[in-house]
Amino acid sequence: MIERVKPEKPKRGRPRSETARRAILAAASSLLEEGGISAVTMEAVAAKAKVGKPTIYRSWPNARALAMAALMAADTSATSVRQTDDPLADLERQLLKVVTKFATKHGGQVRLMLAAAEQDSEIAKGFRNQVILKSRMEGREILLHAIETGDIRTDADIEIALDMIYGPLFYRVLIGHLPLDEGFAKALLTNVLAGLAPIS
Amino acid sequence: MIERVKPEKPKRGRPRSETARRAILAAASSLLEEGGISAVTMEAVAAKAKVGKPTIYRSWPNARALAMAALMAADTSATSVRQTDDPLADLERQLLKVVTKFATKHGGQVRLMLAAAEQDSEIAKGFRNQVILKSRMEGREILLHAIETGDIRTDADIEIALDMIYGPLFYRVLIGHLPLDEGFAKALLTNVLAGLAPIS
Amino acid sequence: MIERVKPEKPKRGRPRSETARRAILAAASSLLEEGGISAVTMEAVAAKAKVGKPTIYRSWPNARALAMAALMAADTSATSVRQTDDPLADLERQLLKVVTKFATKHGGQVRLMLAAAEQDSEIAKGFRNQVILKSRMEGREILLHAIETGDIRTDADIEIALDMIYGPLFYRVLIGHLPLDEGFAKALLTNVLAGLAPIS
Amino acid sequence: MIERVKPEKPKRGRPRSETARRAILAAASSLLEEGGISAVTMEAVAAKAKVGKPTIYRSWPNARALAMAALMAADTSATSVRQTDDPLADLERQLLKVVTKFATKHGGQVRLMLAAAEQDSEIAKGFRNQVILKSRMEGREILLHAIETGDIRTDADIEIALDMIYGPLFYRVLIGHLPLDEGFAKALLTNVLAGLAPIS
DNA sequence: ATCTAAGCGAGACGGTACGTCACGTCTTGGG
DNA sequence: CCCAAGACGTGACGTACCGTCTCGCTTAGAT
Repeated sequence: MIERVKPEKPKRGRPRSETARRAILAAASSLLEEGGISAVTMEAVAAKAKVGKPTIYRSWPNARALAMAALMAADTSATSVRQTDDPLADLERQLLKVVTKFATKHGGQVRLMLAAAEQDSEIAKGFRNQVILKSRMEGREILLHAIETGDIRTDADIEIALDMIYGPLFYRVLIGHLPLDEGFAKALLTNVLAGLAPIS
Repeated sequence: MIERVKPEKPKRGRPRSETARRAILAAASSLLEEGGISAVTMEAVAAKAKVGKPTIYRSWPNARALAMAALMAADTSATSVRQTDDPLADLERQLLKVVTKFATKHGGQVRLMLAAAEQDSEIAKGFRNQVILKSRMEGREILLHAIETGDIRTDADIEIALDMIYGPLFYRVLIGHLPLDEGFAKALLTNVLAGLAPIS
Repeated sequence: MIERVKPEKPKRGRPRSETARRAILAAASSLLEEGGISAVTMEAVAAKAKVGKPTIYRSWPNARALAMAALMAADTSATSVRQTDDPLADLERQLLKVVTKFATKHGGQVRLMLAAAEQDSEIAKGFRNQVILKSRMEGREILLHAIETGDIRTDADIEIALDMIYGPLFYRVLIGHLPLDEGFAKALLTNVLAGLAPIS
Repeated sequence: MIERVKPEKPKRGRPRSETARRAILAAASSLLEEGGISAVTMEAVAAKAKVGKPTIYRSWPNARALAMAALMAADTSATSVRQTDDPLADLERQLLKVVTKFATKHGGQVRLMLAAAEQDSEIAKGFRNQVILKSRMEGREILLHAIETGDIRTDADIEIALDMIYGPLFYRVLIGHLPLDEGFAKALLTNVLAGLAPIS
């Protein structure tokens, strides 16, 4: 998890205010949208959320962590797709959803966020797992299903296939050398699947 | 370019000190290595390089730009490979060089740098072009050569192929979910080339 | 009084814990000794006394008041002296007792405390009456007795005499420009009494 | 002195701004007058003087020191009196000036300041020397002159006499048990000088 | 050979945000 | 109804850097 945890079980004293928590995340999200990660300062969040700074520090250790938490909280929009009997169609639908999500300004925020973290911090790991790798994990499920249904080769290297699908996608999000659009997603998928097709 | 330029031709007055310039980049590089991008503060660089802050500002507009310049200056190690009659072998050699380069701590610094930039700033573009896209551009040369030699299909979508090669690579550098090694590079290349082979 | 009073008579509910009261004063005293008045924070006292902050606030309105109360509680050592037939000797004995008391670190604490009060607050008045003026009041009793016994002039201005005795004493405690010792006390008394002697 | 000093002689770099210095002291003085010592916060001073906080910290180590400096700066009104051939009259004039000065709100500020200091800090010493002991030192000059002119005994203990004059004065300023006025000053002086008169 | 514009180091400037501390109040569950 | 615990909003603390601005001193091309 991103937020701090209190290890002891017997919860004594006044409990943390859920209202404050929500106000903080909302303020952080709003600032993130307006001015990017550098606008998510503790001072600004505290002022906007009408909350004391220590209240924020009680739950998040610093501004970057809070910004990530806000981004993740705003990211509840699941990318998950319903699995059908046609895994290849499932995969395409999922990929298009991911592309749609990152093609917007959300993509820019993700880029800003990625390197801001302390590198290998617990916070950063959580962020990567939830925001970056969630789609990859879903993809793995679909590919495994495709092996069962016989839509792709049984000896395919799933991990490399996944990197070949989601890697180029984030490559374009991060570097921006070429646009991230539906056409790209489809062409990418076609190329990857060509190498995974069962020997007819 | 990263460094500021003085447009006027008649260079009067004392010229800028090359010694100072080198000392600044060296100090910035050293700080970058020790404490990451957040350690590259103007104050620290000025102190370490025994240089006045305005001297730094005369050449770089802010700390991020300086950090990038330092990283790029340290990055003189060309990835370029000699082109032979066997473009596919050329490509593999180039890819292995890139992997070697980014598998070290250099990769971590690149990650840190990527999102620190102002996004679309001149500085960030230069960085992306030189550090991230240089390898991709070299790859394009090789693939175009391979089309001429008939090693890959003439109707192959080069751009997507390039993203499929270099995208997964940076994906692993940035996210770190799986290791970036020689085996991965070879398997990746094999898979990509499988889809590009001419119809025999 | 320093502590708050609860006006209503019908004492309902759980009575205040005398244990807590003592623990609080003890903790405050200890902190006062260790780090001066600025160390007597509500947080520290509550933590040290294993007491909730509201419990302290129930009895003292703020940290200064508590510090003063602690200092006064520790100050139970009466300065009072037995009155004999020789008032001048009584006065000297009393003065020496006062000097002894304030020459120790207690003097420093008193100095710290004096100006910390809100000026004219009830708390500060009580402190001044008990800690600073108690000795002066005792001195007045002795001087009045001395008038009766004929040891000093009947038309002497007692108040000014008292200020001339106890004023210099606190002057040295507070400013510390010269030491506060037995010799000083005796010389002071000699000089003052010289002006109060009956016309022989 | 109260303000920090830079020991090295060759003053390099931009010199400290005298304008800023004056603005800070003026703001501090103003706040001191309005709300007492607790109103002299670094934040408020910085805001009022339109100055950055670090600029204040460059010259004064904390808020108390600044408040003292402000009080001392406002205290340029010399108490010194012209010395004449009649030292006793000089002394009375000086004492009345001191009484006038401390009978006003200035007295209250001095009280507040006295104990606020860290005790034995360099700052506090300077404050005591300039604000509290300056009058005492002037008094010493006058008394020494009086010995020369034969107005007081040659074997008088000057230090104790001084404490008997200025001690009661500050006693009343600090404790406030009795008013500090002209009548008190005259009566006090009369009593003290009675014991210092040369044996006629 | 002098003038003079520009760069040099140093460091103070007005700011912004940091992360911490203590304040005095409020809100829990337990006795 | 008091107790301990502890979260709350507030606000000042002292620090770190920011990017700009003098300082007095080179330095070297133009006069």
